[in-house]
Amino acid sequence: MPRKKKTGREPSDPQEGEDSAPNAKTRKGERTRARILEVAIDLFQEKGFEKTGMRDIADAAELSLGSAYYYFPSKDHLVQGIYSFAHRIHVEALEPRLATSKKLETRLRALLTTKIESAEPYHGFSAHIFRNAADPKSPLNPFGHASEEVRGDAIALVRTVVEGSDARLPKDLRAELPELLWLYEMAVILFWIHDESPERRRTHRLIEHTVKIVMGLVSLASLPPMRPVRRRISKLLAELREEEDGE
Amino acid sequence: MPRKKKTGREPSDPQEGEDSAPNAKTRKGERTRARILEVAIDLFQEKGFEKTGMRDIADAAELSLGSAYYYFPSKDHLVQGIYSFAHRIHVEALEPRLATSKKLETRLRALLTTKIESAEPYHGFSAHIFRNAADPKSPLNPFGHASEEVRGDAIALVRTVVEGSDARLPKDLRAELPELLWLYEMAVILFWIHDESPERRRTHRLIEHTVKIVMGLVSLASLPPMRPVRRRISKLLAELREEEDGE
DNA sequence: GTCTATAACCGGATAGAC
DNA sequence: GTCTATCCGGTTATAGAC
Repeated sequence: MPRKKKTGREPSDPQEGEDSAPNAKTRKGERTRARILEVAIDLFQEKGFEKTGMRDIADAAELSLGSAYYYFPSKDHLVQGIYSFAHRIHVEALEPRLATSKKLETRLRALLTTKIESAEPYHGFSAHIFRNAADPKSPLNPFGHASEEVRGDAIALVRTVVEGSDARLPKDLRAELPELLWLYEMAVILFWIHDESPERRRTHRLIEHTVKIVMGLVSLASLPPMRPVRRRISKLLAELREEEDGE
Repeated sequence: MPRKKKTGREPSDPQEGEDSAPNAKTRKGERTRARILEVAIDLFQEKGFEKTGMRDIADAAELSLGSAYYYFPSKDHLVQGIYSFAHRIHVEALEPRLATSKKLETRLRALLTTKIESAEPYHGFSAHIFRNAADPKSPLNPFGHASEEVRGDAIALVRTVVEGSDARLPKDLRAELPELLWLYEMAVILFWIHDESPERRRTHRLIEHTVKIVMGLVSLASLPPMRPVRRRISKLLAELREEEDGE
């Protein structure tokens, strides 16, 4: 039973409730669910996502196939479980770094670097988390309803980054920025997924470049004469939200 | 044999060669390949992507399952066939509109509106074309090697839009712009996929807003003092390309 | 070599008994 | 909440016809 990169952390850690699984009530159910998640992560790392069947996962968790499906109605839902687990790790990695600086640029860089560093153990199969980004019907789609909670958490984290900074920003921009920066974060993650360079150097360099560019745009947009532009962007975001509600 | 929205066009239209299929030589092979593509589009429209099995497609094309797989090694490859077919339609829809204006903004808007309008018949299952955007290993990934040709064609089309315009742009920006605007186009398409509003009004409004914003950014970036920013963006794109080659 | 066909495989998902 | 048995559809192997 070889285990490669271990996360050094159990998916079962009692955190504030967040899973809307069929159980989420019984003590034992929680344990079982966590165990499945745990062995799934290990197996995906060992053999890859495709090569790991639901049967393998069920076997490793010492459960029948049917039982595994009781906890996770699809392989994709299992992936979503890993996704929200990864988010918790991210928060824990980021918080101490946020405590050290009030500079927006530093905080934004910390958000991104901790994200890709904490997600490193899952890089091999993380594509499958994102594979569904484009599919409106997928329960995993980060833009859709089913992952509202996860997305909400991610945006809330970006909000912490913005609000805790000493950047002087116009109110309207400050309100919209978290959502905009979240989109930027998604783009960086998309790049990271494709990045096979040693130590993800290219993604790190991408972050260096784009953080500067983004900060430049933010300063620019903060200028009083740019108010009409900001209004346009606000309308745009309202549009995007309206879109989501329509579905 | 009900056929819903018809495209009014045969995928078999003799166009310049572009398919790297196992055949691409014999007259009959081409016809068969085109027929499969045709019935696949019809079936996807009628019953949806998931509900249409490879067996259904083979039956409708009056072919055995194995034969269908001879022409398209996977269902995803079939989708890619539709994708490049859709691109040809787009080019045909765009060209006359480009002839009417030399203004970059107008041309860019035309690029986007003709794209979503010509792709409208495929909206229902277009998510599956994009589903793979995030997966580096997928043959369909628009950022990856396998779709180099298709992506190259799409970027070339954007280049036509830029080069044929009378916009006064610094040389460096002019060179990079097609790739940047292609990324922008991808983002618009991603939004369109999620858009279920009548007549895709929200996507149209999104285009209105963002074309203005993008044009503003282009004007801004064209200013002489912005040269360092442009250099940064050039480095960024070089980074992105390097990334692709590394894989 | 180009093309077609049949049969089997394999893994995600489901049904329903206990 | 757990199991067994089964389905279903993408994919593959392979044999042979034009």
